[in-house]
Amino acid sequence: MTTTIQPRTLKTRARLIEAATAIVAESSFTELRVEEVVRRAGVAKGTFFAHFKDKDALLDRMIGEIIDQHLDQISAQDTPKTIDEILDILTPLMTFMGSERAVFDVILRYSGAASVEEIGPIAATFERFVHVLADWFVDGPFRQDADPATLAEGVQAFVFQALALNFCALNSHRPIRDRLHPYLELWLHPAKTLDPQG
Amino acid sequence: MTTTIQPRTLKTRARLIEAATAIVAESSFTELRVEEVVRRAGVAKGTFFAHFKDKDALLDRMIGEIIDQHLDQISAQDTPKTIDEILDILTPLMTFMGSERAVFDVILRYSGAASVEEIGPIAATFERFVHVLADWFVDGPFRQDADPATLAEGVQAFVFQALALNFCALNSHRPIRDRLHPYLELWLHPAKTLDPQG
DNA sequence: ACATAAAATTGACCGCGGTCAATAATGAAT
DNA sequence: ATTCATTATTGACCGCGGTCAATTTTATGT
Repeated sequence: MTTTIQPRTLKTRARLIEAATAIVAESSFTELRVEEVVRRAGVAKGTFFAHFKDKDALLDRMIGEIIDQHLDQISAQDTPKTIDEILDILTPLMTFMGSERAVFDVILRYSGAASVEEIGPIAATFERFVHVLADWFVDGPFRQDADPATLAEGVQAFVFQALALNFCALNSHRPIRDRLHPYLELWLHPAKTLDPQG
Repeated sequence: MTTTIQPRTLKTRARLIEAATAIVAESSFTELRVEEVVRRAGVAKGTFFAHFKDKDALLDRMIGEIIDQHLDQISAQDTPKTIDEILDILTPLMTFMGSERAVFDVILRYSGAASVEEIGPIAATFERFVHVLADWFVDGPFRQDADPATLAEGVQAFVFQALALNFCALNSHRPIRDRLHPYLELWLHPAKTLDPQG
């Protein structure tokens, strides 16, 4: 079973991704239509689905790549020493995640791996996200009574929570940053304001 | 502007909901089709959309009602004194939330209010959820250095996080309960394992 | 060069959510 | 009863994601 991949395959796939990227650049992920992608790429509709399981698989890949670039930026910076520095570093990524409802929906759905063998692009970036954050929490100025990876997963949960609330018209006037701050304070600095226990 | 509501309207809406409920009972939310709902209710397709903005509005209502019944059960019980008791009480609701991907998706999308005037059924239940939990945290055996409502919102974030991870084949063998426990321990009992600060 | 199997592409077709101009039913006024 | 404005219902139609049997292209062995 030698599954030979023809050069043609790679060319076609590149054209599809190129077309999709152009559409997103001109309009948005929300406006992306498979029919428009194949029209621009000059292929038939069926070809698209020979290259991607479904539309979401393309979005997974495109969005995963953008998140990965944000993580490059994030991990290139100095280790944050305060909650505010954490928020500063995370803001660009969060802004992207909250830029469109459609983007956030795809991220929510694919941020966990679908199966053992099949870890999608977005799922991979969130494994990386947890690694990067966990590194901050080892020997840092933050709480030391917990597994760094668990702390990182908690931060992820709060980021999602803050973004989800931001999509409500009721709350969207408030910056994500402000919404996230109190959670992280309580999560990462629990001792600061802790009462003596009876 | 006296918007008179005809009795006929209520009858038709009731028939639509009844038909939808029957379909879910026989199969699942995932299998629910608007065309099947209107077929059983004996009305035209357009009638459905005169009563519900879209398919999700029906799901919002149906799922919101189920969550509300769970909250009735939850608030009827004694105030939990330990993390394990919290997990016991929350398990039925979490089991429902994680019963189908389609259910969880709708909950995720509508757990925040869409606008000030227009709080949907699911959004209302999560306001109630936070209230119920906040009551547990006032004068309870849990941390007293934080706003009870903020603590409750944090629990909500961890519940969503635990459920999201549970939809990954990689992790689904592990009960949601076990996944949630370490988060709640660190979130609600931060002092228990806290190192003295230097 | 030619034959042949495997891989890639095609496009008509389907399912299903959602729209809307046309039509029918309803309740109130005369 | 008859008219009439308002409200509810209808169903043909559209958009768009996704399928699949048929066809074309490619790589390989002779």
